[in-house]
Amino acid sequence: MHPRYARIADELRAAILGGELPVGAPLPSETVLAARHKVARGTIRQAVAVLTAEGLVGSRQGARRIVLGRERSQNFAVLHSFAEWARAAGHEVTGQVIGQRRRTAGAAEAARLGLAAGDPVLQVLRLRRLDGVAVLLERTVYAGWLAPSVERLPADCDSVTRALYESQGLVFAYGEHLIDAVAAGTEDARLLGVRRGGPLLRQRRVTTTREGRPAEWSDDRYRAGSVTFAIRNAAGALAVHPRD
Amino acid sequence: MHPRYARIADELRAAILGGELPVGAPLPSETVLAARHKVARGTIRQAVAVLTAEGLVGSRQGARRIVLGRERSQNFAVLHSFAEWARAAGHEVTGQVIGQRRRTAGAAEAARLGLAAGDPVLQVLRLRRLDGVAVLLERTVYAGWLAPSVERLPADCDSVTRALYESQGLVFAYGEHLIDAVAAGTEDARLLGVRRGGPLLRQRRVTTTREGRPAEWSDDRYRAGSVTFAIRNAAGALAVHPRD
DNA sequence: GTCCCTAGCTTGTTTGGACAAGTTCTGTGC
DNA sequence: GCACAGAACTTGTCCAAACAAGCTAGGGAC
Repeated sequence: MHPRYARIADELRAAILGGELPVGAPLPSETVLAARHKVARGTIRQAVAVLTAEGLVGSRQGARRIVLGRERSQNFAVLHSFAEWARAAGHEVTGQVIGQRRRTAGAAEAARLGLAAGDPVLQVLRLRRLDGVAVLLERTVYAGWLAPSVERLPADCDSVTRALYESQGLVFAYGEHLIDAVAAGTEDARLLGVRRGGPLLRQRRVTTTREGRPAEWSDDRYRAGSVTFAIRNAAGALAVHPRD
Repeated sequence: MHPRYARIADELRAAILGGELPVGAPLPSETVLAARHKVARGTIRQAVAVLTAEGLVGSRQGARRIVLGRERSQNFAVLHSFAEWARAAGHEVTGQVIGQRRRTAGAAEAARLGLAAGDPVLQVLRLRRLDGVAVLLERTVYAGWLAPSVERLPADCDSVTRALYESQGLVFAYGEHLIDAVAAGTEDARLLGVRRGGPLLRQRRVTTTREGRPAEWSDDRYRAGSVTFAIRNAAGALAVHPRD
């Protein structure tokens, strides 16, 4: 059973997404919502904090909260799984391991994965297609303790994230991402079917388990025009502290 | 004066950034922190919520909170003000308006800015340099009601965000961003000094005021290799997702 | 020695109250 | 008609308490 505040958040979100609360409209005040749901004001505040973090509503002290948009930026679960995002968007997604080998970590990798240089890691090169078109080239390095689980996966596994969750109970909870643009190298160009030197969107990321243990370090290159990252920054606590 | 929880958050952040609480180390428990600062547990929870949103610490019910990383992602600042991010990073930043003209909004622009097609807007083309090197080309469309304020700005204004805040009290509080890679067009290549067809990092963004009123719509193109977006997604903080 | 199970600790959820800080609207005085 | 003071409302901060849910280490059974 979800906690009370989450259910209230779901209800409010549905009202916004369904157009009942149109963009620009004020939300009912906390007092009103508290009375309506028969909960304390603190619980309502937790519920609207969820919506604020999703960028759906904005707030200013003293004024009523306002609906900012109807498009909810997906929570980070989707970010880690290309496959799940694609499926949710109605695309057919396939994956193929091009190469895979064990080796020892270099100094930079070791630092990112919280290992010592020379520790064993598993390097995987994976090509992913969206509706049959090659779209994403992943160069992933898994920490040694994950290697056996990854090696057991079939070469055409669609969603690695999901597979590891189901087989190991592993949840990739926190991530750090670096996004920039690079020119396609020879291998990139050949596998993604683009011109060498052409634009690619690069996403480098570290994923860690819920305990804060780094699990994988990946360099993902997207074919230009195939994928866009959408970021909505509304962050409640982060955003609105005026500078002094 | 900052609120109590913000000061406690600052103190904890400093301890993490300063290495006093190394990566992987557990935070003191809420009870201990509450006693140490002589505040209620709820206040401590607000403080650590800030750090969680910044991706510095992780938490699981039942276990102590753990330090996840030492780098605070620039996310919010970067996305909103190129100038302020650059200055904070120790770079010298300059800007130059290349062209500026009033016109009427097309259908797509109007939709993004919450206007009707044909409403007046102000289009500005601006080139920005980092330590003297051309790095960013901004094509910005301002809603008509902002045009007078923007036109009053000097052509070499460094930080438009700050200038509009100081002259108008305008705060760009919420934003939505689309990030992808594109090939440099002729104009892009000439102004940024790169090869035509080469990789550029494109950031398209809508910025709205605190009231949820869209203020500007911009297509920013960064020279590859000059800038990287760093995003850290912790639960409930900043959400990112790829889409088409 | 090994395994399991529980006691105690830690974080998560919720209540209800109080005051501070900021906004909005109303009405009065000019 | 307009400007300004204030009342009423709304969100932000903080407190003290209770119980639920989940984790960890240590002790007892085998």
